[in-house]
Amino acid sequence: MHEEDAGLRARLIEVGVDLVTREGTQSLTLREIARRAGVSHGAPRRYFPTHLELLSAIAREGFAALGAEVTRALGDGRADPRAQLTTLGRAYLEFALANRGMYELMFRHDLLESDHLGLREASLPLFHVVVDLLTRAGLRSGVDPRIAAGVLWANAHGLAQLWAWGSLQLTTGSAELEPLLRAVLEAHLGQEPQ
Amino acid sequence: MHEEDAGLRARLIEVGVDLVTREGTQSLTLREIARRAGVSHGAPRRYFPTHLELLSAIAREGFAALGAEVTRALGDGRADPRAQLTTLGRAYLEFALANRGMYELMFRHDLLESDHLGLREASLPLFHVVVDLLTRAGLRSGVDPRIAAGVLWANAHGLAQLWAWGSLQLTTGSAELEPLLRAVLEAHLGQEPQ
DNA sequence: TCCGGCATGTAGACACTGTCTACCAGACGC
DNA sequence: GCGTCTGGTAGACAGTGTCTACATGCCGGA
Repeated sequence: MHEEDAGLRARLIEVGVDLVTREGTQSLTLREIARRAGVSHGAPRRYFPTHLELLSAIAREGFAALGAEVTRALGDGRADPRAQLTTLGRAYLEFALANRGMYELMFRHDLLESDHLGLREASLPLFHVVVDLLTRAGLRSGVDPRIAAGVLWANAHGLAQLWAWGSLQLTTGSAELEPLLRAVLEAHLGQEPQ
Repeated sequence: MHEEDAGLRARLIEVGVDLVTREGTQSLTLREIARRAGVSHGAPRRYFPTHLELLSAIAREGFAALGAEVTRALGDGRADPRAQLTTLGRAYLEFALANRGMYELMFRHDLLESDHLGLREASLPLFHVVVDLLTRAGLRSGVDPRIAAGVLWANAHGLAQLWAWGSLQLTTGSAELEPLLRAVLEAHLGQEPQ
């Protein structure tokens, strides 16, 4: 009742987002998306010349959703930077683990037209937020905040990936994410005052 | 002149390792491996019932190579723990970046028989080395060394991945890996004394 | 020496994929 | 009414992983 005639291009993306969140990247074949959209397998070609471009459009939707989720979690941004970084990290990891298929797609650069469509740049605004929060939270002198933000982002990314795979659960023995998240933030921000 | 008659099973793995390091995971099709091994596309089935199992065997070779590289770098292990962790981190990242295809394969769990063949466990010995070095390097009291090791590993893993993709180069603006590596170690081990 | 089994690889079918090309129905301006 | 163009269909093609039927050669026992 809501995707009536929204244009095939939009419906293909919508179907793809639904499919990847529900069944994972394996099901994201061109023909399967076309089938679920109720069109022939050649139809998507009018809007997406290649399979990769359709997947890139779906992934871009994922980056948008992640950005929305993070800004929603950050709220008005009046909390102190350290608390905001905690919220941001939690929101990031929760998104990755709640939408594993989509998160995997977003970083499967072999499935995406990474260079041509500026998909890597899709995570830039989020990155700038981290840089800003880190500088306001205070860094040791002589530390480039972009380096620190990159390392922190890499830590969250690796954590999400290893956790989704079950490796961390295997090695640390813990079944909870919270202590890991706390350890990440303490490592990069120094120990909590108080 | 050296892989004469080494048994098809071994040769398939060898060809696969060569192929993935030279051309990446995309070229690791069952039929291509068989072609390069000089056999028909049905032959591998005698030794690997499914494509995933062949890929898993190739990935296991990668874990072995990574382990060998790391232990070689660590040497006799007489340096202090912090220096050893630095060498370990450097060796890990250098391996990941020198063998991108293989490293990607090792963590593409959708291509591997992750549960059935204990492939996740292949990284366990390396993980235990990190736990040991971290405890000897000294941690703040109340910190589970396994948690700390997991977080550190996640950081290295995420760094390798984002760097291989070019995202970090894009965000941090730097074209060198060294400051990132130093930042990682300083974050997790505290600032260098002296 | 022959012979039955067994291991090992071949060849072809099947369903599936992404891409490409020829076609076709319908709307729209003139 | 007619040409044109947009948006979708249908089928071909090469490639993939899996499965099955078949050939071939080797080895142990009579």
